[in-house]
Amino acid sequence: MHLSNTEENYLKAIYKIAERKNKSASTNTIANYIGTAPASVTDMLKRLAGKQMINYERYKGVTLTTIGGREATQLIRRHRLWEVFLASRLRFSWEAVHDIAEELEHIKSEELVNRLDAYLDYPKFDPHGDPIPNAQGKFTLRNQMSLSAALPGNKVVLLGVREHETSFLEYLNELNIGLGTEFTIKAFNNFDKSMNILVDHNKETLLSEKVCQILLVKKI
Amino acid sequence: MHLSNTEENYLKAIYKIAERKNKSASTNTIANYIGTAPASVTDMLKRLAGKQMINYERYKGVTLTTIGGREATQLIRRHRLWEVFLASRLRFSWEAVHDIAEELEHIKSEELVNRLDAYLDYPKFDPHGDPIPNAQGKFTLRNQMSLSAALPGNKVVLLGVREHETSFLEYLNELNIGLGTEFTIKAFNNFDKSMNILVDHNKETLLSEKVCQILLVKKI
DNA sequence: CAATAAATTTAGCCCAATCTAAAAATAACT
DNA sequence: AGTTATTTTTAGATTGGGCTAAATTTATTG
Repeated sequence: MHLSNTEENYLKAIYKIAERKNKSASTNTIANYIGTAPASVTDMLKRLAGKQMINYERYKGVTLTTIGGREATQLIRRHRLWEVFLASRLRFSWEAVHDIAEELEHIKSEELVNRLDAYLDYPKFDPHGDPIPNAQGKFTLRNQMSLSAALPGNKVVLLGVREHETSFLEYLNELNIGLGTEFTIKAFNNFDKSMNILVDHNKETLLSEKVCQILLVKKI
Repeated sequence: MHLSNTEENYLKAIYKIAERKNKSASTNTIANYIGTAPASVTDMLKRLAGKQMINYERYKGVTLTTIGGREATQLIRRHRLWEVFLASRLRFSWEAVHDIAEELEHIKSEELVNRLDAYLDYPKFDPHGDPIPNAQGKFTLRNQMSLSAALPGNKVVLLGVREHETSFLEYLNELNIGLGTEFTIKAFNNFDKSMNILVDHNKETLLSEKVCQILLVKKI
């Protein structure tokens, strides 16, 4: 089944919304995610339903069909593999890879993505710590938790971030925090749920509640 | 100036036609090259003229403007760099790289192509022996001639091919002929301008006039 | 539960890129 | 040079993807 880039983007959006909210995606949510008018979404949903990619009923939300879900997973696979390529081979920083991968993910060649996967040594996670589905669409799970759930005294390592926005990633860069960075939680401030952490053993840093929720860590 | 993929393809077509025929490109030639109806070409030419990419006058042919030519050259640069990546890093064979590069060349990021160039060690020629323009659009020239111009007794090395069609490249594969292959011209057959050549020092091969014209070689 | 608010769809329009059929301009030939 | 053939352009239609404004359905709330 041939899908246009736009159609693919809708499938990915529906997948991501469903993943986040853990339910069916609504017209407005999709419109907001993609950045189009709700009316345009309705049009597209009809088209995607016609291609058996989604289950659509007027005024109810939409869910991906089996083949729609497979398409979305493959897109995510391609996106994240290209991100690894851009970061590990072309030395792009983690805040730069997203936009370029957004274009690269639409290159239509099964062979290409599989060879790229092999070339990169079958990476399991992308430069933001998100899992990369394998050729069969299977994601690698791992033990990780939001930094918010860690306790003072814990020593942790950063495994991933739930937010990919450039400005946020640049903020982490300034704090010398990246994937693999280890730090210790010095204090939890109950009134605003912020945390004091110690990176580099020299300077203490304050992380807001919002940032703590975004950071995914593992105790070490 | 933003150009759609389609607009870029037209510019590349005009560039290649002009290069081949060494003159301005006609509506029909472009239509034939791109695979569309002549009427569609006329529409597009108006649009490209509006964007100052081509010099267009009704019923006369078109030529690229300075900026149009620069766009075309950059496209060729991207195309050929991706071909090198696909062949040298992902181990695609030379007949497989063209179609994928045809998609990759439209990824819009100056930074990407320059980093790719550096990653590949600034290659000067692609897997078919075509020169890769550098970031300034400059092509590397080298001494080469059509095999047709070689004489019996000459020992030559294959530097490039003027034809990229899959079936032709697969034919060369069967004959064990690839870039860098060295062979000796045993005989020139005047009646049909075919040549007998010796590859591998064991089996003699007959190449038709057409094939001889396509192969670009250098005496060694 | 009726009224209002919010979400969604329909209707009608636009633009890019294509097409076919017909008209107009240029080229070729007797 | 005049007629025919070829090339190119115009006219009008189509499809994908988008928009706004209005209508409709679902949700919320006094």
